[in-house]
Amino acid sequence: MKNRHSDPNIRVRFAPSPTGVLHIGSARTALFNYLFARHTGGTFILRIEDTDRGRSTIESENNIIEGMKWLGLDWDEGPDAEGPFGHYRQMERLGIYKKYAQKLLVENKAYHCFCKPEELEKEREAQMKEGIAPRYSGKCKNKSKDEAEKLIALNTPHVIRFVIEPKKIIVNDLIRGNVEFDSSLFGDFVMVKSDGVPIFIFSNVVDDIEMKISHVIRGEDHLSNTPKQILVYEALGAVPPQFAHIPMILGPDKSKLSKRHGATSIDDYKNQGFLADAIVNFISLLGWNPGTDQEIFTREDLIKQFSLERIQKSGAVFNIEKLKWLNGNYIRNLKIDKLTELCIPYLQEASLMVLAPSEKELARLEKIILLEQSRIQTISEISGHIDYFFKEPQIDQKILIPKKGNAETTKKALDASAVFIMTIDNADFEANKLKDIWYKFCEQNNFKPIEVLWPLRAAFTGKEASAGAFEIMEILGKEKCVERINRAISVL
RNA sequence: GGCGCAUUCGUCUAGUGGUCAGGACAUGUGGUUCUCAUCCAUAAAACAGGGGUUCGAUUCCCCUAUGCGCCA
Repeated sequence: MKNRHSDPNIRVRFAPSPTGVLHIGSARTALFNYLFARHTGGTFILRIEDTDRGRSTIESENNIIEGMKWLGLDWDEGPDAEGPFGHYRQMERLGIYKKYAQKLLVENKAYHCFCKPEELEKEREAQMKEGIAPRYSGKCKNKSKDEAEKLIALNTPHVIRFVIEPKKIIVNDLIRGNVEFDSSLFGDFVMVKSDGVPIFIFSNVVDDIEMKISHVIRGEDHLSNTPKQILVYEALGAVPPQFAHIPMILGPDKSKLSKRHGATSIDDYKNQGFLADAIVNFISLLGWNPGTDQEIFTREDLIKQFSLERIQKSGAVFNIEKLKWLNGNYIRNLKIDKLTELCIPYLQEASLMVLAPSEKELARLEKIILLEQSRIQTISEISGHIDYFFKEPQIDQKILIPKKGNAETTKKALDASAVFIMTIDNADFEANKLKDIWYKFCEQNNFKPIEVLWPLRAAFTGKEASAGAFEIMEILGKEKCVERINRAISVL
């Protein structure tokens, strides 16, 4: 991409915790960071925040990485593209956090806390009873350094707490404007756990400083953490980055989109036959719009038009119907060989196809899939639409009779058709010619087109809805058509 | 419970101190000499409520309600 690094001062990151698969919400956060970086010519960084050792897995990390690649969100620096800023997995950066924590300890901006969990719990309960907001009393802040060191030497379990300076903090958010917080309500929070691993609020800030992050674009759920982080920046003598808190993606019940709402992982959508471009297009429009009536965007359009200024403030319900519509749109615009290639795994899964198709089969398959290109919204739907080309359909009497028709006329039409079809030259077995031939046939025999064409189509497909009769005939071939017409007659 | 954020058709959203409040999805209807889909046309559908400010507020301010998020 041209101009990729034309603005070295703009550096953004997507910093997922590998505690689960890549889902819609985080994918959009990644996308917005990506679009912002590409739009401005800045740098897009992937950083794995794996400090939750209990829940982080390598599988999740791989899933996130694969998902981002699938969506085409390529990053400039990350775990597999080590840049000038060291490692991009937090567990590989423990030494850095330690250094920063030490600095804060020395400057009395942090202190060791030896309080036992049970004591803290008791304290909390008492505060709750009194109806005040529970927060740490700051008991250990007053311990002398000697005393603290002695306890540490004795291997007493301890955490490191950050000293909250009571004051008004204004978060200047690019999307929400100035948001004011009162830090006296916070209480000294734990920044390093007893196992020496830092918690999110701290490690996240340290990394953003170290990696020279200029803009933090993340979900609104982090807005409440931001004042604490600003205090950390200040304690460390660093200038906070610009913040942009993007609105949540919601489920139909308007709560934060989560597993209980059904499919939320990128994998799920991929498996259901959604296209990466359609998903990117769709999620870009969740909480952002270009201010025009445009609905369909190429990657380049998005990069060109994206701006933080046009990000929404309120949450957006994930509307699968619109995704489907968009996906159908993208499917219709696919080249037929590409679409066919995408369909094959689904046909194999449905046992309609076993081996990879030969060249001849592939040509036939492309013709078949062409019939359905405007009729499917997701790739996975393909099998259910074209199964009758691969196996004999189930034919119900009910389906053979047109909506306003009756059994008698239907039988007459099929009987006549069975005879007539034998007279058609093989060379004329081509959709357009068949159309002329059959319309003539209808006219000569006093059939309304629907009285003949509906039963034929039903006989071929066993379905109430499908592609047109003539296109199907062309692909099925005369012999198969005759066979299926006769079978239909026997059902009537 | 405390703090914070939000509120335009069912959903995604545009928009302005005076607009027929616009578009898209979904829905209804009609058309495209066979169904379905595509495509086209068309209809119905919204400024949470209450106070201000103002000649006038959907738009600016306040309150309430509701929803959501974070902390615990």
